[in-house]
Amino acid sequence: MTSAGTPAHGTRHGRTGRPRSAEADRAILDATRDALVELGWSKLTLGDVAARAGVAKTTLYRRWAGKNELVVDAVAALFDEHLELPDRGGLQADVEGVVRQFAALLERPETKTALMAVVAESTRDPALRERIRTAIVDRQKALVLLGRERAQARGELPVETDPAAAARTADLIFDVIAGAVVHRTLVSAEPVDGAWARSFAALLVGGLTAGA
Amino acid sequence: MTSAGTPAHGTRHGRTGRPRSAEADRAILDATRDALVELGWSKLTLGDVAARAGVAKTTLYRRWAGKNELVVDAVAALFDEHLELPDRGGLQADVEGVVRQFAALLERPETKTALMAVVAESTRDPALRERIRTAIVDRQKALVLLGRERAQARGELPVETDPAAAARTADLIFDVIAGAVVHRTLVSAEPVDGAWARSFAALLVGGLTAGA
DNA sequence: GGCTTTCGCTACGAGCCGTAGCGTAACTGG
DNA sequence: CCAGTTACGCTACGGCTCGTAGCGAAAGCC
Repeated sequence: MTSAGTPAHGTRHGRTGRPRSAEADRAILDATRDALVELGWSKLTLGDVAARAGVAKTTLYRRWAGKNELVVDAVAALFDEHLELPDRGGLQADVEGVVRQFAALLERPETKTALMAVVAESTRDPALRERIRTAIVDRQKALVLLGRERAQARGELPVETDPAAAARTADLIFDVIAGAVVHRTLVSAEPVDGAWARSFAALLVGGLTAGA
Repeated sequence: MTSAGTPAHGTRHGRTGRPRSAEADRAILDATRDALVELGWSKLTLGDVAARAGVAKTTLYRRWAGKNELVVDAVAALFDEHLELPDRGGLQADVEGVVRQFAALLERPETKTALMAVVAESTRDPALRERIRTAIVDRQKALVLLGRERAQARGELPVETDPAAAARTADLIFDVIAGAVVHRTLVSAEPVDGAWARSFAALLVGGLTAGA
């Protein structure tokens, strides 16, 4: 819904006039991902994207405010397609699964070069940060919340009664999981293999169940 | 040593001729940090930095290959000045301390906008990644190694006999700590306050001591 | 058929990049 | 002290990207 074509604000079509080509949206986002793979974030230009998409540069500017917004949407589509949380039967296995899924996304050259770049930009652009949050971050966080519910249903995690405290804990877990995977992949530049995912999941689950 | 003025490779001065002005190095790096604060990463231009530093643009290009390298050095100097690990008497307190120190660095507008930007660039530039590693990452990792040694001396952590396994564990801890702080600060865009640092440290220490 | 909006196209000023070329300044070795 | 070497400030330049404007044509709604 949110990620796919939908341009900047709320898609203020008046209901009259020539409608925007949905195929152009698709072509532009595809071209953006291709350009990210070939050129990387810094050398990607909107003129090049337009040419790849077979679309006039002006068309691109009518839908997206700039490079940042375009790339967020292009990358968010990948998160939509590849993030899910099948029940693997236990908390540690669920953590391992989500870690490997997220890592697989980050190993892609498109996301590798783009994700941290737009996050860096978002530190000076609240609107962009909000766009990243709704298009990418909230989807990831939903997996954390789902995983916790399951773990609580299994009796692996205690149920926190105070909703504020529960929210803080969920945020903490989210930052630890996502942060560790991002740091491992982009800063340490080491692959997230099975052994690492297992060690990390064991560490996290151990920490979560130690206090209880 | 590494971070301060020293330009790109090994500073190939022949021993003759006019020496490079050390003051110019300082002025350029200061100007770079100022420009980062005022303009942010994306709007920072080398021409502007040169003007601020009172230096010709050509001088700047003689010492640094480009924006990426310059900013890495400018930011690395901050890490040199503000990262240390006083013995706080216990593992959890040590973790809390390093978390708050790193968070304080990341709250600065210079580092906030610059650090992830150069990391994003480094995904397509091995030389840049190496520069980041030696100038920033290795310094952080040294704190982790020191903290572990102390904890082992106190008997809070087991001594791993296999050196390869010990290295893997240290890397894991490092990615978890640094990653969580970065993610909290830049992606979630929430402050690392005392409560968060305490919760995180408790989670990590709990996980590290759970298996033993 | 008239109204509205999007489309592709071309063209443009503006800004930044990275380099070249020059004359001058600073330091070293003979 | 002088010749050699290197860094410096300054100016100028071609090349690229940006983001916008203006046009006629196309594609829908009433």
